Amino acid sequence: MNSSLIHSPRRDRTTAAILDAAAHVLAADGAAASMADVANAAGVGRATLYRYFETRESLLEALAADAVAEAGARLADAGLDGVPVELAIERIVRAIVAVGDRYAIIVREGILPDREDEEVERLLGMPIRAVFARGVRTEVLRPDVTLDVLLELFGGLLTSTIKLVGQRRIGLEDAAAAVTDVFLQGSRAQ
Amino acid sequence: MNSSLIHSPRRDRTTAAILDAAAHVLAADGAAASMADVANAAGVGRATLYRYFETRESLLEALAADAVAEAGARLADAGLDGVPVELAIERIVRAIVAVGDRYAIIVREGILPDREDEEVERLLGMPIRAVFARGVRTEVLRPDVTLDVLLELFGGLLTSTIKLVGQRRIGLEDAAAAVTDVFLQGSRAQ
DNA sequence: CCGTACTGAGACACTAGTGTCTCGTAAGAG
DNA sequence: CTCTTACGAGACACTAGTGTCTCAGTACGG
Repeated sequence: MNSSLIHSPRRDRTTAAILDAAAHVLAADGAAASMADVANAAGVGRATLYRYFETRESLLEALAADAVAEAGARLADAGLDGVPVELAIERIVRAIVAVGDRYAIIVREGILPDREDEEVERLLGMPIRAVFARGVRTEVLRPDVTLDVLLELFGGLLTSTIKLVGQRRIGLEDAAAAVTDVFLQGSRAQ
Repeated sequence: MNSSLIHSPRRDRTTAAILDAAAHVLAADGAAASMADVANAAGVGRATLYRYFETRESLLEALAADAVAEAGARLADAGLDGVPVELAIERIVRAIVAVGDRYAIIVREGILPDREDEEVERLLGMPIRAVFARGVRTEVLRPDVTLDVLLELFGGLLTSTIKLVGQRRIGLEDAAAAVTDVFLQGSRAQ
């Protein structure tokens, strides 16, 4: 029987465990992590890992697709268009940081399988860009820094925040609040 | 004659070229870049590369040491202690971003040769931390976010700025000004 | 309680990168 | 101009990771 088309609960569970472990290991050890490392972390044999993902590349692809889908879903649920820009930005931070490890791997220099780039742009880039563009248009965000540059700086803040949360040096809520505040108000006192 | 102890001008030039090329390649391709890639980028043969650096590890070590030394020297020359915190932060940004590629590699997950960590802390961590601590003490920087967290967020901004400058999407001066401004004042308009 | 299907362990071939060595050649110093 | 020195190219052994395969053991559904 072709089990690759049938999603038994057991198979789904193992798949999820592998993806979780892979995200964790790759976020920690970087691209240096091997398939054996991932298998160990997931508590399965190396052969089983290959039964779930034909190649290392397809594992990374699935990981990226998973991360993009989850982050995208959170953003879509966030109702960004209906709220003030400040609140929208806070929700974006919360959504991305919540995905954490998974997202960090995507950023760590495009492991993205080429066409997956479109998905990133469609599900993540566009909604975020829209909020920022609205911010500039409604004079909530400063107009003297290019939108592109502002987004890149925002991304840098998010990456370091994910790192902090991943190392448990700060909680998710505190982190989201802090980074939103710093990004909007800056680090200057009062 | 033991040429490893004699620093002929030619050897120094080649060493510098290799380190430059290595920094560039590693910053672009990440840790995936091979010794052959570095040799190609430097315009030397692979054998020659090994004549200058016994192992891949020693190349990375030299690269990190070089980056830390240069960034450290720039910070030391910046006279951080004598100027207001805002100006000191701007000078830190300028110093780190100027080192660029080299610095980015250090950050990309400690390739640091263990004891080199001390040097990073002594030459980079301490002076920067001192400025931030002074900022909090003199009520220039917000006290409601941990110094550690603030430093990490600052580092995230620096990393994305280096990326922007490396891709020529913004000039060094504009970048330094923008990131300083955003970090201190935030992204909110006026 | 039985049988099917999945599993972990390990052997295996293959690939890519590392580090070593040699040799003919080119370049720079005196 | 000559002689030394470093160079590039390539062969080489070695290592580590990838992906395939087999096989005995085990969990789980019927």
